[in-house]
Amino acid sequence: MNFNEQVWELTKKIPKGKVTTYREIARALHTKAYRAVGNALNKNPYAPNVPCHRVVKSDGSLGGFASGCEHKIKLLQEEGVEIKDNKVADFENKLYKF
DNA sequence: CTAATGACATTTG
DNA sequence: ACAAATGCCATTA
Repeated sequence: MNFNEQVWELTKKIPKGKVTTYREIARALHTKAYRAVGNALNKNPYAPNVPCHRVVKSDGSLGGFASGCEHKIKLLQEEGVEIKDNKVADFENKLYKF
Protein backbone atom coordinates (compact mmCIF):
# COMPACT_ATOMS: atom_id res chain seq x y z
CA MET A 1 0.00 0.00 0.00
CA ASN A 2 2.37 2.67 1.23
CA PHE A 3 4.97 1.34 -1.09
CA ASN A 4 2.91 2.07 -4.18
CA GLU A 5 2.05 5.54 -2.93
CA GLN A 6 5.71 6.29 -2.41
CA VAL A 7 6.47 5.10 -5.90
CA TRP A 8 3.77 7.29 -7.36
CA GLU A 9 4.91 10.30 -5.36
CA LEU A 10 8.44 9.93 -6.63
CA THR A 11 7.20 9.45 -10.17
CA LYS A 12 5.20 12.64 -9.87
CA LYS A 13 8.35 14.47 -8.83
CA ILE A 14 10.08 13.66 -12.08
CA PRO A 15 10.56 16.98 -13.90
CA LYS A 16 9.32 17.32 -17.43
CA GLY A 17 11.87 16.45 -20.07
CA LYS A 18 13.62 14.02 -17.73
CA VAL A 19 13.34 10.31 -17.20
CA THR A 20 14.14 7.88 -14.42
CA THR A 21 14.57 4.17 -14.02
CA TYR A 22 12.73 1.66 -11.88
CA ARG A 23 15.99 0.97 -10.18
CA GLU A 24 16.48 4.61 -9.24
CA ILE A 25 13.01 4.79 -7.76
CA ALA A 26 13.63 1.67 -5.76
CA ARG A 27 16.92 3.08 -4.56
CA ALA A 28 15.20 6.32 -3.53
CA LEU A 29 12.87 4.21 -1.41
CA HIS A 30 15.89 2.46 0.08
CA THR A 31 14.87 -0.86 -1.34
CA LYS A 32 15.77 -3.09 -4.25
CA ALA A 33 12.25 -3.90 -5.27
CA TYR A 34 12.42 -2.57 -8.81
CA ARG A 35 10.03 -5.34 -9.60
CA ALA A 36 7.46 -4.02 -7.17
CA VAL A 37 8.04 -0.53 -8.56
CA GLY A 38 7.06 -1.75 -11.99
CA ASN A 39 4.01 -3.40 -10.51
CA ALA A 40 3.01 -0.23 -8.72
CA LEU A 41 3.24 1.81 -11.90
CA ASN A 42 1.37 -0.90 -13.73
CA LYS A 43 -1.61 -0.48 -11.47
CA ASN A 44 -1.18 3.27 -11.42
CA PRO A 45 -4.67 4.41 -10.37
CA TYR A 46 -3.46 7.99 -10.83
CA ALA A 47 -2.93 7.54 -14.53
CA PRO A 48 -2.94 11.23 -15.63
CA ASN A 49 -1.63 12.30 -12.26
CA VAL A 50 1.50 10.18 -12.43
CA PRO A 51 3.72 10.53 -15.52
CA CYS A 52 4.62 6.86 -15.60
CA HIS A 53 5.88 7.27 -19.16
CA ARG A 54 8.95 9.01 -17.75
CA VAL A 55 10.01 5.81 -16.05
CA VAL A 56 12.21 3.61 -18.18
CA LYS A 57 14.45 0.62 -17.76
CA SER A 58 17.98 0.83 -16.45
CA ASP A 59 19.48 0.41 -19.91
CA GLY A 60 17.48 3.31 -21.30
CA SER A 61 14.89 1.24 -23.12
CA LEU A 62 11.28 2.14 -22.46
CA GLY A 63 10.37 -1.24 -21.11
CA GLY A 64 6.74 -2.21 -21.20
CA PHE A 65 3.79 0.11 -20.99
CA ALA A 66 0.08 -0.32 -20.58
CA SER A 67 -1.11 1.67 -23.58
CA GLY A 68 1.61 0.78 -26.02
CA CYS A 69 5.15 1.98 -25.67
CA GLU A 70 4.92 3.71 -29.03
CA HIS A 71 2.54 6.27 -27.65
CA LYS A 72 4.83 6.85 -24.68
CA ILE A 73 7.74 7.43 -27.00
CA LYS A 74 5.75 10.13 -28.69
CA LEU A 75 4.90 11.71 -25.34
CA LEU A 76 8.54 11.73 -24.28
CA GLN A 77 9.54 13.30 -27.56
CA GLU A 78 6.93 15.96 -26.93
CA GLU A 79 8.54 16.70 -23.59
CA GLY A 80 11.95 16.98 -25.18
CA VAL A 81 13.31 13.49 -24.63
CA GLU A 82 14.67 12.05 -27.84
CA ILE A 83 14.13 8.38 -28.45
CA LYS A 84 16.58 6.38 -30.49
CA ASP A 85 15.79 2.81 -31.48
CA ASN A 86 13.30 2.37 -28.64
CA LYS A 87 15.90 3.80 -26.27
CA VAL A 88 16.44 7.19 -24.66
CA ALA A 89 19.06 9.32 -26.37
CA ASP A 90 21.56 10.86 -23.90
CA PHE A 91 19.96 8.63 -21.34
CA GLU A 92 22.46 9.40 -18.60
CA ASN A 93 22.07 13.09 -19.28
CA LYS A 94 18.28 13.05 -19.11
CA LEU A 95 18.20 10.66 -16.21
CA TYR A 96 16.72 12.32 -13.13
CA LYS A 97 18.42 11.48 -9.85
CA PHE A 98 16.56 11.80 -6.58
C1' DC B 1 -0.76 -18.70 4.70
C1' DT B 2 1.26 -20.46 0.19
C1' DA B 3 1.81 -19.96 -4.71
C1' DA B 4 2.02 -17.31 -8.86
C1' DT B 5 2.91 -12.99 -11.32
C1' DG B 6 5.10 -8.72 -13.32
C1' DA B 7 5.77 -1.81 -16.94
C1' DC B 8 12.91 -5.10 -13.88
C1' DA B 9 18.04 -6.12 -13.40
C1' DT B 10 22.01 -8.87 -13.73
C1' DT B 11 24.58 -12.85 -15.06
C1' DT B 12 25.33 -16.77 -18.54
C1' DG B 13 25.16 -19.20 -22.94
C1' DA C 1 26.53 -8.24 -29.19
C1' DC C 2 22.14 -10.83 -28.63
C1' DA C 3 19.14 -14.27 -26.37
C1' DA C 4 18.04 -17.02 -22.49
C1' DA C 5 18.07 -18.08 -17.57
C1' DT C 6 18.07 -16.67 -12.75
C1' DG C 7 17.26 -13.61 -8.88
C1' DC C 8 14.43 -9.92 -6.48
C1' DC C 9 10.60 -7.56 -4.03
C1' DA C 10 5.86 -6.43 -3.22
C1' DT C 11 1.28 -7.35 -4.69
C1' DT C 12 -2.56 -10.33 -6.01
C1' DA C 13 -5.10 -14.75 -6.45
